Amino acid sequence: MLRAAARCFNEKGYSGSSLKDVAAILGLTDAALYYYVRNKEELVYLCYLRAGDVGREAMDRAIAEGSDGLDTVRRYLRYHVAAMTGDEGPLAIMSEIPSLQPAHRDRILDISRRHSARFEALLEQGIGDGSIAPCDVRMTGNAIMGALNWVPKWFRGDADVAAQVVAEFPQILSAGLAAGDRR
Amino acid sequence: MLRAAARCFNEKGYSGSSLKDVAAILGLTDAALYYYVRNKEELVYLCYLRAGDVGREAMDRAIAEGSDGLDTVRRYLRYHVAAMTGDEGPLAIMSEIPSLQPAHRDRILDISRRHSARFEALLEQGIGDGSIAPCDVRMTGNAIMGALNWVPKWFRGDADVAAQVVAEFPQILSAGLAAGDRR
DNA sequence: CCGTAATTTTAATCTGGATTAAAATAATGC
DNA sequence: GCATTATTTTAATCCAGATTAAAATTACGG
Repeated sequence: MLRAAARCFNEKGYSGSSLKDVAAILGLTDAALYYYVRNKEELVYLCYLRAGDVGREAMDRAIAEGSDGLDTVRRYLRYHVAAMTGDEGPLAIMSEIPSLQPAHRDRILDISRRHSARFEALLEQGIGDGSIAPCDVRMTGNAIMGALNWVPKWFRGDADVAAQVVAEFPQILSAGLAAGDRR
Repeated sequence: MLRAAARCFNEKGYSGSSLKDVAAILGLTDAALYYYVRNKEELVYLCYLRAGDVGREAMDRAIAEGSDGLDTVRRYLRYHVAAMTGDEGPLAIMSEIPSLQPAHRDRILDISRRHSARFEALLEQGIGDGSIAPCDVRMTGNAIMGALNWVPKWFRGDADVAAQVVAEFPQILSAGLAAGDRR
């Protein structure tokens, strides 16, 4: 259900997606969705929560398996992008956070900030261990997370493209980070 | 008006922005907006059109002034990011393209695709003239444009941050491109 | 000043999709 | 089979926010 909703929201936009559209994907009636969620707002919230979970899991796994900072960053990118273009996908783009109810909005913003902070910490770690060239971690984080968050905008479930994305994207995004590049 | 609307849409989300909100920024009543636009959909369309124009102007100027491919890419990034964080900003994030009426949607998609194609052409040019290391231009384009498109998500009009963004962002995004990097 | 056009407001209406309640159907344990 | 619970549908409502029409105000050329 959350995958269906995420697909709808990403493809048709939030306002363009009626609950009927989401239900149709599942072979249900719009009213049936109310058995699972209180309302549309909660559906969005759950989609965002799931997206947050997937991101966090990618981060956890990367940290558990990574060697130095750069390696961990690359793993994280690979795991996250693999999840969003693979079976877990699509993940909802969080473009409607502000229209969530305050409690939900605060929760999502908190998760989101925490995730960014963890990513920036990876960059710091890499700078510390010499695997990543010194940089403004805030800006660099914004740049990389932005590119990542944008993926669902242009990726549309094609398995061939998915393989390509997983193979190339982490490399592209981290290409500028490596210490020792001359520039 | 379009700047006010863009600000609303970016900050409150599309569905969270009523015409009353947009009008309030301008010190007007919601109904007054109908003197200038046919409806809310058209307002969004005009915001997107403006965002497209600003991007195109940045691209035009970069091409006119740039030397090799890499230099042109960097100039484009600088001009575009300067525009979106400066007086021209904010520019609307195009997250609701699918809910535009067909004619408008097609127009925006066309503009958007054309812009991406021009950016990819810059990458090709750079690869050709040796300033950019060979790469998958489609993926690289997606990555960089994604990071760029995401800027209005986290940037909130602070002039100090704006200066920093203009100074650092183009560098960060193009750091991985330069030919001759060892990796 | 006056007349005309431009702009804005007031005060309704209108409406698409969200939401709800009750009834119908399917699943499950005994 | 039967009772109970889980799920879905049918058939209404409901309502925030978009939209409209008419009236009021403002700007401006002569």
